[in-house]
Amino acid sequence: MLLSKKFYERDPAIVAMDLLGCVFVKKEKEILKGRIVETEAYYGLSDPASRARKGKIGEIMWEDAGRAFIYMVHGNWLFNITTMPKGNPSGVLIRAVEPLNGVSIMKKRRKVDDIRALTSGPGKFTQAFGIDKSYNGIRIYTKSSPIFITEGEKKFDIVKSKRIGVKKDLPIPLRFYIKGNRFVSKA
DNA sequence: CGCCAGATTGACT
DNA sequence: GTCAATCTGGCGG
Repeated sequence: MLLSKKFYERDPAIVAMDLLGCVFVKKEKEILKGRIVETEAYYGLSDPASRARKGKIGEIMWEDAGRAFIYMVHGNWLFNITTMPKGNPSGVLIRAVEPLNGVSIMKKRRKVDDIRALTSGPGKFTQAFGIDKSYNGIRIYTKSSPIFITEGEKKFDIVKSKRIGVKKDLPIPLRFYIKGNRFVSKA
């Protein structure tokens, strides 16, 4: 089942948890698929780590739910999905996936053979899937989109932790990952 | 216009 | 464990 716009119109922490186990799909010559194993939630003005008021690129966070919000940091593209109805800046960062389809393409793009190194981090994931700024702002809740997400199996435990690499973090756990999954960026 | 931060990665001691 | 390279946007740190 395709995840609808309504799915994303909720609190980013809820969406982040529900996205675990779902399947990220990108349509190219070959279909790329990855099971989402690690996410992080970001809020708007109340979140010191948020990009919501960082000028032009942050404007996407103020849009309606279910849009790609792509931001570069340290030379890496990071892929987010906007959450909450329009006017409530927030989003979910995809930090890691487990490769399911198109592994040979991912290996070529990442220039590594080790499958564990393919998508086990937010910058690695976007590189393997060929995601960059050109996808910023697109709606990902229709099958006609080059990127969309479908439901997956939910048989696993969820671990919560503080966000990774965030200098000014909130005092609550906003990172979620599948317990024991080897594609999570850090245990 | 130059400097610097930042939700990272990979190479190296 | 440490550290430098990487890109973009914001600000005058």
